[in-house]
Amino acid sequence: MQMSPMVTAPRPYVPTATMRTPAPEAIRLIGVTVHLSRDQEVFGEGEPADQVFKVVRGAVRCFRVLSDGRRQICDFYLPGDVFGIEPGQDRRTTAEALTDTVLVAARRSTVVEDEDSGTARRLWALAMADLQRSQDHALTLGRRSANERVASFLVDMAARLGDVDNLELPMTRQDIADYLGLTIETVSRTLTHLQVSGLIKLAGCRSIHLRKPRALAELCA
Amino acid sequence: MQMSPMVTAPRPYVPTATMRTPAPEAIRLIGVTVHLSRDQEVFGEGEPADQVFKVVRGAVRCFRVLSDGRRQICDFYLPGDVFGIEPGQDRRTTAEALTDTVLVAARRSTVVEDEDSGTARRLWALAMADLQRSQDHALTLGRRSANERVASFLVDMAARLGDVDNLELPMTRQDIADYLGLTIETVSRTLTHLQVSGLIKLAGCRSIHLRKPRALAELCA
DNA sequence: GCCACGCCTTGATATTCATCAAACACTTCA
DNA sequence: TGAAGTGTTTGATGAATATCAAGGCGTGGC
Repeated sequence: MQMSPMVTAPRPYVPTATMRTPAPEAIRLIGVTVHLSRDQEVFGEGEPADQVFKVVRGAVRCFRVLSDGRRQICDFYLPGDVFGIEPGQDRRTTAEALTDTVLVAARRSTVVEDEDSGTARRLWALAMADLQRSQDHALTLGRRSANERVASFLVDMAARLGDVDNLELPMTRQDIADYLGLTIETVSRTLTHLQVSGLIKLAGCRSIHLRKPRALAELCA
Repeated sequence: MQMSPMVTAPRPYVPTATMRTPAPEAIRLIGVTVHLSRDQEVFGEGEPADQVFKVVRGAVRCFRVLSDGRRQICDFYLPGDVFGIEPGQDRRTTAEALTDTVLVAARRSTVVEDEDSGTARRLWALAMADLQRSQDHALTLGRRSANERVASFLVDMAARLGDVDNLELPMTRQDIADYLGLTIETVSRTLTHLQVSGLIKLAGCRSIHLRKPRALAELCA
């Protein structure tokens, strides 16, 4: 069984209002801007879920932890993504900043109770995007090999970061491992293997160049 | 890598109106009643998603298939459950009856476009239930051992079938395997092992008695 | 510029689970 | 009642991945 050494956040985040700001992109999120440093907690499992967030800069991981410390990262959120929509009243995951991160925080009630169909529909779309990604994730975790998982992770990240061939990953190997249901060693070995096969080029551990994106995509099965 | 022999549905389902009927339980679903026999398809991946369904009797599996036939069951739906809510316009999964099954089918637009907040809110709740279950599923697939997966499956099924200690499973071992990301042999061995440990009693392969539900729940981690 | 720390990679070995193969049970149908 | 078929269990073996253990690289602090 694999164990993930639990990373504890250095200090809990307190939503301090910096400034009121209009949302920069697709979804309208009126709220306060929040600055977080690396590994800082956005919210914790069990807390009341009264806010949603949009990533402006940086990145966030949402995860759950088993009683013995094994961690499963549900998803990463990148600039432009909205996260923090919960099925119920309380947080079912913990969210932490991967790097120094800027978020916009808005009261959940602002959007949920709003009967203005435009907003309600966008919120629906966001929740459904989470559902879709979660189902894709389950397929990967249940039925793909380590090679396929890593390849599909890279392809997915490339698409989300704007269809680039040069990835600047905001997360550590441990984060990737906990997202893909693998160990850090397996992730590392698999990346090395992909490099030896000529599919990618590692340039420092956070920077990955996709040399054969097409072949990589085919590897995902 | 594990292979799931693809089960092809014998005949596609055509939504024949049998009778208009009020929904029997919690969620209001006005639509036609549909009768399906074992392994019959409710809808297939790629089709337009214009209906949602409620299980009246029997059970349904929703799954996705990789290019080489590996199958991942996203979820099972039991009497009282509503399924078929999709993130987008088209079906991302295939749904099939596990046994002889009765469903109520309703046009999706009936509920989605309805600005009556009661209906909209219930639909939201249903979608969020799917999200929650999908995330739980990802945790299981990513970070639990075969033992833990089977134990949590049994505990979950017991809860959903009405907190009973005597399970009458509507699915085969292959279905369970494809849900838990295991092989049929591993599922079988694990169940045998649980029986030898005194936690469960197998009585015919579809019938399982939970002798120590508490211990079983602890096994899930 | 050097040291120290954290993260990453690599190697050796262990374990879990998949695969291959065969026998066994339950069901259906004659 | 018996035979065939389907699904399940069990056994033997192998492959994929985890675990344990070092060593290397990069980065930030002094």
